[in-house]
Amino acid sequence: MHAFDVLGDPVRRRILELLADGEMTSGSVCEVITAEFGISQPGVSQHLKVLRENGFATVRPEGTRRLYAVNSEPLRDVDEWLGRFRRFWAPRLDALETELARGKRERRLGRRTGESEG
Amino acid sequence: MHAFDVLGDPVRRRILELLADGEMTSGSVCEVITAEFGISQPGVSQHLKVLRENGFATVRPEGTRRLYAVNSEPLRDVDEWLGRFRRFWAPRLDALETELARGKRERRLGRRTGESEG
DNA sequence: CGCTTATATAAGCACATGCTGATAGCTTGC
DNA sequence: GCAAGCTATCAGCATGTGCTTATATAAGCG
Repeated sequence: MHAFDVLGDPVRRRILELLADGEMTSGSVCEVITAEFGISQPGVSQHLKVLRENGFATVRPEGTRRLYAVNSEPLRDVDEWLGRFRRFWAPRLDALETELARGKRERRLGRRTGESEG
Repeated sequence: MHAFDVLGDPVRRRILELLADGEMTSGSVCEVITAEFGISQPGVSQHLKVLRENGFATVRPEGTRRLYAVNSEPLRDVDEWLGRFRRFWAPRLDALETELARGKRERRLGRRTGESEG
């Protein structure tokens, strides 16, 4: 499943928004989503599965709960794809942003050497 | 149809990539897409329709041809949604980018006063 | 072990989406 | 007007995706 297909679903986008503020249990996500979208617990769980299996979220068990967190790599890929079009709305900043992107990419690759993740 | 749904289709993403290099006729787009994806002319035309109706592309008739071009507004919206997550892969540049985004937004709103679109 | 809570999976149904072949609508040129 | 070329639309079919209910798995607790 392509990154854009994953983001194509409003429920999954909302879940990512929630996770952007920090780790959440499946149950907490479920509370919000069932309230906002009126879908069932299995429905939410299936969306979490899609996010997991496509690398948008990571899980960490804690007792009987499961803590979900954002994994940003696929989002970064989407951002890079968008980069091709960024000049349409930021023509003057194009050069600067190219530089920023280059810096990002270098840090991203260099990160494996032991820097901490924000 | 939400912007992310539009971008969820690989054919539509490819068409946007083509249009990013400049205006193209429906026929030229069709040539590339049918070659790369093996779908028919009506199939391509339907994708162009989706891009049109959701504001990702504009059309300009020229004789019997139709010239398509990128319209970046929906892409910009996608970019802004992604902004929420950008701190995950660019923590240090967060503040700077927030500034850049603010500047962009102001120019974007001010553009209606008569500036040209890139 | 049996009960409860938290979460995931399974089976089945409904609907949306994308594809194709056929065809319609314009525009140009004779 | 008629034929040809380019593009769009239509009708119908197939497949994928998301939802629901029911159930399985796993941990905590008595």
